[in-house]
Amino acid sequence: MPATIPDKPGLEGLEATWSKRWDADGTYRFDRTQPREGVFSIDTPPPTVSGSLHVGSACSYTHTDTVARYQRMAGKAVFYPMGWDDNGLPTERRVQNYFGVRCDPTLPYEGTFEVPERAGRLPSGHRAVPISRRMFLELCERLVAEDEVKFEELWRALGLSVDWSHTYTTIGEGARRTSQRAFLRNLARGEAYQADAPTLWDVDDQTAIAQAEMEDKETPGAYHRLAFHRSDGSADVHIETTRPELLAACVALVAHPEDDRYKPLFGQSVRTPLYDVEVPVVAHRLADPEKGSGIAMICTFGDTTDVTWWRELQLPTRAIIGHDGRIKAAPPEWMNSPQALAHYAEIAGKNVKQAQTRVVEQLAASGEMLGEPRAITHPVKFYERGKRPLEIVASRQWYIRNGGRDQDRRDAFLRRGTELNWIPPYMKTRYDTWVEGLTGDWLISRQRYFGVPIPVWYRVDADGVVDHDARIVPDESTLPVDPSAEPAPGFDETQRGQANGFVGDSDVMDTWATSSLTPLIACAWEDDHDLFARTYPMDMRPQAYEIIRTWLFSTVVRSHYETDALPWKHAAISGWVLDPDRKKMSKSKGNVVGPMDWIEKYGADSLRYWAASARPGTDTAFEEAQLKIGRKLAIKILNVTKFVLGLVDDEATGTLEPGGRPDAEFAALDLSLLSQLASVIDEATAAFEALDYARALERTEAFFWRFCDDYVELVKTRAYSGETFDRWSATSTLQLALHNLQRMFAPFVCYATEEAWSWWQDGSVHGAAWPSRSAFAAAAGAGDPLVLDVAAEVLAEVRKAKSEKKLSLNTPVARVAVRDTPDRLGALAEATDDVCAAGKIDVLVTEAADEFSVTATIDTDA
RNA sequence: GGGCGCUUAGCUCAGUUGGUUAGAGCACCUCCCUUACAAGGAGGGGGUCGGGCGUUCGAGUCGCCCAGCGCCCACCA
Repeated sequence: MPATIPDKPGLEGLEATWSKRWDADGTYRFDRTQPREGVFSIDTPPPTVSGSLHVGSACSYTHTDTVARYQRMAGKAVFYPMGWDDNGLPTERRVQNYFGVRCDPTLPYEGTFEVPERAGRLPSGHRAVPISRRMFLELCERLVAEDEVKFEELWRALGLSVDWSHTYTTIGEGARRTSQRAFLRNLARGEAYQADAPTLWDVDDQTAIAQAEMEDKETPGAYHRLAFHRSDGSADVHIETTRPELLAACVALVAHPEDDRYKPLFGQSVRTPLYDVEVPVVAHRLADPEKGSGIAMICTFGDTTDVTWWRELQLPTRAIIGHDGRIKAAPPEWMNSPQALAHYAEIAGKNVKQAQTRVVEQLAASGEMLGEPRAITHPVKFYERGKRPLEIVASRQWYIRNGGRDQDRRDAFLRRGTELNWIPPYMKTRYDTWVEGLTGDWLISRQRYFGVPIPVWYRVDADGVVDHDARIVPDESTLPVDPSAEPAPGFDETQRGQANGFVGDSDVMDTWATSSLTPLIACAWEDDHDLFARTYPMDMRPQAYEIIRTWLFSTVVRSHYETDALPWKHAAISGWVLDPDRKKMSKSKGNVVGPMDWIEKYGADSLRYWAASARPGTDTAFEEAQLKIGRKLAIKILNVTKFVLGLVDDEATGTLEPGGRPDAEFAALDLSLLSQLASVIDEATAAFEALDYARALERTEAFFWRFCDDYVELVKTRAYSGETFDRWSATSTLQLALHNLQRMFAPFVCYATEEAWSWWQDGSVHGAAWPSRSAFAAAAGAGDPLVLDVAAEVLAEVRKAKSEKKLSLNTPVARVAVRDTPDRLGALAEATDDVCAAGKIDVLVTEAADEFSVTATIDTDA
C-alpha cells in the first residue's frame, strides 16, 4: 500500500500532481484493441478558439467528462478525443483586430509580418493594413496555436479525461482532407451543387451566410406611405414600406388575389414615385390584406418574402445593393428619365441608412410620401454575429441538399431525428421544427479565407471567360488541396486566369461544413479503417441546445450521406450557464471571471461539483456558493478517508479486505448500511446509464453525508474499542463503504478521490471498476435499511435535546426513552449499543407506541 | 400566429410508475473545540408546492383551462 496520509489533508496542488501523473501513466489512453461493443465513443464539441473559454464551457465539458469516467470505470474503452474549432470567421475577426490587418487576396506574399507593439489594443483610427491571403492565413494559424495551448491547459486542470493523443483542429490537415473528400462525394452524388441565386448576405463581412446562422432582432423602423401613380391618371395607389431606399429596386406591387380593393388593378401597371418606372400589379396569396394598406411593393430584394414572390411570379431582377452594402454606382438601365437618374445619383454609393434618409427627403419634396413616417419596432434579419441587417443579393454559391427544397430528403432527416435518443427528450422538438421550417438548401460557401477551400477549379475558355460548368476536381488521393494556391490537375500555375487555362474556386467552406463532420474526422473516416470500425457510429454527442439547428442537424445530414447512419446513438443536450442575476453570460459584459480563476480559488473538484449539479438540458445560474459546497465535499472525502484508515491498526490490517469476510459476521447496523449502499449504487448506475450524471451525484452525495454524519458517528466507539469481533465488523464496513464511495465520486471529484484512493489502494481510482452490489450482495441482502434509519433518528433526537439545553454533545445522558412502533423498535434493538455509545447514553428504554418520540434525561451532575 | 420548457422555503434546486407529518444545500438564528474535519460539527425557524376546475379513497405528481417568465419556429411589406 502506498499511503502517507497528511496530518491536514487539503486540495491545494492536487490538480498539478495528479494531472501530471495521469499523463505519465496514460490513465485515459484509448485502448484501440477493443471491438466496437467494448468501446464508448464521444463526439466532443470542438470549442471555438476565439480568445478564452468561459465558465459555461467548463460546465458542459465537465458533464461529458463525468459520463466518460463512468463508462471507463464500467469497463468500456472510452474514445474521448478533443478538437479545436479554429477555422472560420471568428478567428479572422480576431486576427483583424489583434494585428490590425485585413486580407487582400490580390496582394503578393510578404514573407514576414511584424507584430505591432500594442497588438490587441490598436489605437482607434488605426487603418487596417492590407496583407496577402497567405500572410493572413499564417497570422490566423499563429493566433489559434497560442489559444489552443491555453485551452488544453485549462481542460487538463479541469480534469477532463481526454486522450490527448487524439486531437484535431478544424483547420488541420485531417479536417481539410475529410471536408474536401466528403464535399467531392456529395458533389459526385448530386448532393452538393452550385447555383446563382438570391443569397443572405452580410455586408460587413462580405460573405454569404446560411439560414441557420440567421436570427431575428427587434429593430426600430418606420412605415413610409408612398404614392404609386396609375397610368390613366386616376387616384394614386398607396403602399407602406419600411425600406423606402429600395424603391429603385421595385419590380411590382402585390396584393391578395381575393382583395376586392385591388382586384381591378391586377394585370395593370403603375408608375413608381421618384423614378417613374412602370411596374405591374400582381396577385399572390402571401400578400396580407391586413398589413399596411394591403398592397406591398416587391423589391429585389428587401426580404425573403420578396424572394418568394420574385421566384413564383417570375419577376425581373433589379438589384441596387452591392456586396459592400452600398447602393450601386452604376445608373440602373431600367430607368430612363433624367429626373429619375438624378434622384438615383443622389443615393448611389451611400449605405442603406444614408440612402433611406435621402430618399425620404426626396419623397417629401416631390410630395409622393403621405404624412410623416410612422415609427415601429419590427423583427429584422441579422447574421447572428453581425451588427447590421442582412441584405439579400444574387450570387453564385455552393449548396448541400438538406431537405430544404426536397420533401423526401426532409422526411429522411426527420426520421433520423426520431431514431436518435434525445436527452432530455423534449429537445427533439427543436430539431423537428427546424427541419420542418427549412426554406432552402444549406449554403456552405463563404467568401472568406481561413477555412477549408472548396476543392474545385474551373476552365477558362478560349475567350478568357470562366466556365463555371466546366469544373475540374482533384483526385481524392491529393487532398487536401488549395485551388487558390495550387494549379488545377493537368495545368501549371502559369495558366491561372489565362485563356484556355483555369481558375481556382476562391471560396472556403463555412465552418459548419467541417464541424458537421466531427464524427468522421475524429474516427478517421477513410484514413484509418481499423479505428473507424471500432468507434463509429459514436455513442454520445454532448452539445448545447442552441446549436441543434446547426451542428447537430448538419452532422446528421453528412453522416446520413456518407455512412447511411446516424452519427451517434445519444444526443445529450446541455443548457446555458447564466449569470447569478439570470442573464445570459457573455464576455462582452466584462468582469467575467474565467474558469481558471475559479479552479485556482476553490479547486477543480469544486468547479466540477457545481457543473455536475446542473441537470441535463437545464439552464444554470453560476453561483460561487456552490463552489464552496463542492470544496467542502472534496475535503470531507479526504478527511473521512483519513479517519477510517486511521482506525485500522496493525492487528486489524490484512484481514480487512472489503467484503472479504462471511456476511453473517457483520453487525446488524453494518449490514443496514451496506444494504443502503447497495441501493445507492443501483440508483447511481441506472442514472449514469441514462446519462443523468446529476442524479448519480445527488444520490451518492446524500448517502455520503448520511454515512459521515450518522453511520460513522454511530460506530466510532465500537471501531475504536469494541470487542475484536465487533470492531472488525465496523472497520470492515467502514472500509467497504469508503471503497465504494470513492469510486462513485471519482467521476465528479476526480482529484480528491484519486488522492484519497492513493492512500490505501494501488493504481488509479479512475481505472478501478465501477461499484456493483454484487461485490457484497449477500451482506446487502441480509441488511435491513431500517436499522440505520431508526438509530440515526434516535441519535438525532438526543443531539437535539442536548443542543436545546445548550450542552456539549459530549454530555452524558442518564436515560433515554424511545416510544415507537414495534417494528421500528425491533430495528433499534439491533443497534442499541451503538446508539448508546454515540449519544453517551447510560440507559435506553423502549415502549411500543403508535408514533415515534424520544425523551432524553440529561445527566447534569457532570 | 404555432410550439417547447419552467413556476415547490428568502435564494438555488431535488421530489423517477399518484400513497403515510413536502426534502436538500445556501442564507439566517442558537449551541458545541466531542480522540477525521473550527475554511469544522450539532440543532432550529421558514413552504396554502403559480391560480382554477376536474379524475381518484388519495394529487406537488395525472387531465383541462388561465397567468407569469424563458426559449424555439414562422412568408415580420
